[in-house]
Amino acid sequence: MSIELRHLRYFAAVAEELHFHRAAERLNIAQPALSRAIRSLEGDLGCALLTRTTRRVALTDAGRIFVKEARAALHQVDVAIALARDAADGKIGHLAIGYMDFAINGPLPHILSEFRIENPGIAVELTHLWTERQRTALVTGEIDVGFMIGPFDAAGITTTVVARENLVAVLPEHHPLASRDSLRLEDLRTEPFVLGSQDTWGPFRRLIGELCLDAGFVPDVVQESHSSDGIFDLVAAGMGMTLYVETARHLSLRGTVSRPLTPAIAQIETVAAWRTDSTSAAVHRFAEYASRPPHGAGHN
Amino acid sequence: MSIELRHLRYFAAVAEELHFHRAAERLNIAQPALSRAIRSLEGDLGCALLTRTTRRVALTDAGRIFVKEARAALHQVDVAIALARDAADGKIGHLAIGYMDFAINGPLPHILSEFRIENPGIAVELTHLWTERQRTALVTGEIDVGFMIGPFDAAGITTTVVARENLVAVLPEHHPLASRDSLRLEDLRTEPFVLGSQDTWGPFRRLIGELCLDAGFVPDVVQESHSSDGIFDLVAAGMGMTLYVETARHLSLRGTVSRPLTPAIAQIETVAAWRTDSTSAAVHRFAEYASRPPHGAGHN
DNA sequence: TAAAAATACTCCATAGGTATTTTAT
DNA sequence: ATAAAATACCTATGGAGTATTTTTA
Repeated sequence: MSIELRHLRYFAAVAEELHFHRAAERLNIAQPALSRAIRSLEGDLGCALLTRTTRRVALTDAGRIFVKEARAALHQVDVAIALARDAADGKIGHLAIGYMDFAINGPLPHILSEFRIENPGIAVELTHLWTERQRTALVTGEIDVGFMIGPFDAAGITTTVVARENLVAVLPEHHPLASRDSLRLEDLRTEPFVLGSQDTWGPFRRLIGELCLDAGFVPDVVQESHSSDGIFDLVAAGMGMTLYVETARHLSLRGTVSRPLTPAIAQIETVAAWRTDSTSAAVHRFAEYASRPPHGAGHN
Repeated sequence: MSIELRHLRYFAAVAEELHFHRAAERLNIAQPALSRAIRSLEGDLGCALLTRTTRRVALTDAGRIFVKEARAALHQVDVAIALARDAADGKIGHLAIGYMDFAINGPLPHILSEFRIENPGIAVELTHLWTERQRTALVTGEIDVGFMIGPFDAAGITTTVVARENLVAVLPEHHPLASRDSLRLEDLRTEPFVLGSQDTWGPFRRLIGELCLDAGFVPDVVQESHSSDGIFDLVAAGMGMTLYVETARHLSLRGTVSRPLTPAIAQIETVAAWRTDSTSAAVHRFAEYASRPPHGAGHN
């Protein structure tokens, strides 16, 4: 009835051997079956592909063109099969990753560069999203993996901690407290604070609020910014001080200095998160990299 | 067992509908048959292409890649089918044409230009061959069509006359006989002749030999050349005169003049020839053009 | 006359149909 | 409760095998 790959495979063999018996042998079928299959192919095409006598089998013009194109089709099928298998193995694929500032300034670059070197077939798409936005984006499938402030316990989501960092105070470089090697949170009771905006820095803002409350005060937030850079710029401008993860110590931020908080009152967790039921082998593969213990930053 | 186009067609439908029942409807088969076909495809591939619950059908990464490649394969099969049919219709193909001087100076350019305009899909390959060489080349398949001196009666060969021309005498422009409007063959009895070489101009040489014998003399061949231009150059140089088909009258040949022979003692036939059993639709198509009656030259 | 393709027939594997069950929302 | 995929079972088409005939160089 309709043309199938079998017909193409058979015809390719006949076109190469120009001999039905030998071609049939190569295909591990009997010669009459092959004769019939080719006749049926010609019938479906509505044109002759071969001129045959009992002594000579030759390609017609149509046959010559058809083998060439049929071979291309067979090859394309092989490609499709191979790529599907590679995709299933996670050798090729696509990965949408969301990240927030602590991740991109911390463990993400290292995880990502290792992953990309060892998985060149997987296209990675990075999107900067604040923590809460990532949580919804993960569920909707907008992103496959999110790097966000932990903890994140939700049904159907698996997480792994990629960084656990102490807080530091970031001050204008000429601030009186900058002369001290370390600070207690209580020392900041009367200081003006520059913090991330409530809508985009929610989890971190809440955490700081709780810590300050534990220390017996409500922070006096005089300025807000959506971005880390914005916050640091405001600090450098002397508007106030901020709290940040210690990764900031490694950043060269003109006009600011960072000082550890003693005792280390809290460890900020950055986690990688993905849908537990993800069918994407790329995600599973990436998850391995995210779960490898030493991520460099934050452990010295 | 093995992957067939059916599987690709079915999967493409499911990937588009993301719904087995609707896809099955589109394919005019029942839903269970489709479910089984896709399962079998996944089994052959060794990987899942879809994640299905009774409420949701979604592509896996492998599935996403596989549809794309499978569609390409299906398209390539369509291309193969379409091209085979076009080739069978003679819309595309290849044509090896042999020609000798009388043809290229006569009817061939017109036939060829008409053919090529109306059959842009057929690649024409032209080879300059003398008549006898064309006859063997036709049989061996080296060329598909030959333009040669006729007649050519051989088993399995079909011919059509593309030009029937009178002979003219070609003389050095200052030759005494050049003053006459026409010549009788007998007038050339004592003239030195420049003719094509025996090995490559065999048929024409034999013809001229016979005509001269009828006129009561054996031509005194003082020079030979393999090419028409070579012959004309020798004539222009005053080495002797030659006989040629009247097409030469239309050529601007410096240093020579041509004069009709009266009475017209012979008509030289140029024929197009091809294998009668040729499977090439391009040949059949071309044969029509070669067989169209008025070819311009030689009929005024 | 001998090699090779085509035909005749037989069989069975499997694609596909119908009826039903399972499952997830 | 219901829509939809999976399963069970059955049927029959057609793909493939063996034996034989036809063809042509």
